[in-house]
Amino acid sequence: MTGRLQNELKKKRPFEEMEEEVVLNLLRTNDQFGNRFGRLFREYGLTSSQYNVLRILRGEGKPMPSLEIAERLVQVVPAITGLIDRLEKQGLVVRQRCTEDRRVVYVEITEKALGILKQIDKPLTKLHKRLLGHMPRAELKTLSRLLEKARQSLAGDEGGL
Amino acid sequence: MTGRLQNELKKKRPFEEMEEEVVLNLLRTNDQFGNRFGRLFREYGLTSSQYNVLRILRGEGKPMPSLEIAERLVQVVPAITGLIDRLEKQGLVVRQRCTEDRRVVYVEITEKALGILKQIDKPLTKLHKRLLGHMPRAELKTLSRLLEKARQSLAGDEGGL
DNA sequence: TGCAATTAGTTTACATGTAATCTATTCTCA
DNA sequence: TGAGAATAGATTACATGTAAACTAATTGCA
Repeated sequence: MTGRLQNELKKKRPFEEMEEEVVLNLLRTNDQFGNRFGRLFREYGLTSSQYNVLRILRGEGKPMPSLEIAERLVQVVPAITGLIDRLEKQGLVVRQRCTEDRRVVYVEITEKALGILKQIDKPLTKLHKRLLGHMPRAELKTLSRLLEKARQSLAGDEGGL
Repeated sequence: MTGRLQNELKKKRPFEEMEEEVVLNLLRTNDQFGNRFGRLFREYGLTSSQYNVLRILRGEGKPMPSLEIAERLVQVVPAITGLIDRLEKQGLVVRQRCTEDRRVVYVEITEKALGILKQIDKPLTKLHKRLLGHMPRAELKTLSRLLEKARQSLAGDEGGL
C-alpha cells in the first residue's frame, strides 16, 4: 500500500512529498471507512448524514434549531433543509416552529428514530472494532492526537478563505 | 473541575470510545482539508474529483481506459462517466474508442488541461504547506503510517461487506 | 462452433455537498 | 420609531457518490 501511494507521487522535495502523502492517506482512509459505515447505516434505511443528524439529536436530548444541527455536522447551511425534509418524511423527526422567534425551526427526534438508533448501536460498535480493533490503544491515541493537531492550522478560521 | 479521576470512572468502555474518537477525527479532518482543496481547485474552474482525474492522467503520461481511472480514484464505476463527460465538455480531455477492443474508451488529457494543472501546482504546494507545515516531519511520517495501518483492516476486502 | 459468463461503459434514480440568492423575522441604533 | 443590518431557513442550480439495471463487445469452454 505504501509503495503504491508513493508511486503516484511526483518526486519533488521530501518534505512536500510527506505532506502530500498525509493528505492522500487521509482521503483514502476516510473514503474506505466512510463506505463501510455508509453500508451499515443503509441496512437500517439511513444515510450517513441522516444517521449523524439523529445521533446529534439523541445526544442533545431535546429539540434543536436546524442551524445548530448543521453547525455540529460541519456542513454548510443549505444542505440541512433537504436532510431534515427527508427525515421528516420518514417520520424520524418532527419540525416545530418556535413561538418566540418565528424564524427558528426546532427539530425533534421521534421514538421511531430512537428505536432505530438503538438497533444500530451494537453493530456500529462492532464495526468500529473491526476497522480499528487491530490497533493498540496507544496508537489510536496517537492517531487521534495527530489528526487534531493537523486541524490546528485551520483553527479559528473555519469560514475564511 | 470535578476531576480527572471521576472522568475516568465515568468512562464506560474506554477502548470503544477511543475508536469512535479516531473515526470522528478522521471525518472532521478530511472534511475541513477537503473544503480547502476544493476551494483552491474551484478557482481554476475544477472540482476536486476533476482535478484528481486530470492529475492521474498527467501522471500516467498516456491515454487511459475509463475504468482504470475510476479504480485509482477509489470511486465506484457509474460516477466516472459523468465526470469524464464534463471534462470533455470543458475541453480538458478527449475520448477515443479503442479499435481492438471496442468496449474500451480511452481518455486522453489535453494541452489545455496540462496548462491548468501547471498553474495549480504551486498554489497547491503552498496549501499543503499551510495545512501541514506546522507539523514536524516525524509527526507527518507517524500520521501517514498510522493511517495506512488503520486501513489494513480492509486489505484485500475492498468490495466485500 | 455457439452460447453463457465476463467485461467496459452507460443510464437512471436518489441523497448529498456547495454556492448563490431569496424570504421572513428580529435586532440595532441613530 | 423606522430603516438598514443581521439571522434563520428555504430555494435553485450544479457536481458528485451510490446502487441497480442495461447495452455492447469479448471470452471461455463444452
